[in-house]
Amino acid sequence: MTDGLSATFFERPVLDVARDLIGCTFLFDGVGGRIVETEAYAPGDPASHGYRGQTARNAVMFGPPGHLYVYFTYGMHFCANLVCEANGVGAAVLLRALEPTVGAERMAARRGTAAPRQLCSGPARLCQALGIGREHNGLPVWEPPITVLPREGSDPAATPGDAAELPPMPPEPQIVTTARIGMSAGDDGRRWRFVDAQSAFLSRGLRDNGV
DNA sequence: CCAGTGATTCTCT
DNA sequence: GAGAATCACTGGC
Repeated sequence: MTDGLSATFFERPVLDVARDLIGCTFLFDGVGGRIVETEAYAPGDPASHGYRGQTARNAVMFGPPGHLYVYFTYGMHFCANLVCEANGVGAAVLLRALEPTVGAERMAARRGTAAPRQLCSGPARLCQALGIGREHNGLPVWEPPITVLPREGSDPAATPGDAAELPPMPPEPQIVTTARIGMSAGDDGRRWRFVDAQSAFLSRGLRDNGV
């Protein structure tokens, strides 16, 4: 099996992990792509599900790093997060968008559209496209059906055939930070959304940026 | 712009 | 325990 990311990658400050995940590859049951958009939810962050302490719903967030935290919202959508920081700390990175590289046909079937930017661009779309649901809450990301590959060794299965051709993807993502999406109250100036500015697969375009 | 949809959590009895 | 408010979204007007 290919070397994927392990617990030590996730047992770090959640902002660092959210940034470093951009350009990595996330696969679920052999379907997925390159991570182009994430959001960090930190300890002490009023927008985080963990802000008011551990509950049955958010328990996985407080568990060991490197596990999948899946939650159900708005009566119809699932969203997937990767748990970060030490065991006992409530922190996670929301996966907001992938650039599809593997299994686009299966994604299209589940999503009901073949438009590439409608497959994985958005946290609930991503879960629907990859078939992620409540039953996957708490799974470790280094065991099947999940694979998270580091940025350098981008997915070998994505480009069958000649490796001599020039890769269509840029080698390094151009990472830009923005405010997070969908915060009902103000977000206190946090810029905890991380995107690859060169990607055409973001859930929404770039607005404010900079540091 | 706004409605759908239902689990979860908060705020009282 | 019951009732209400909220919700890290999406698709269709």
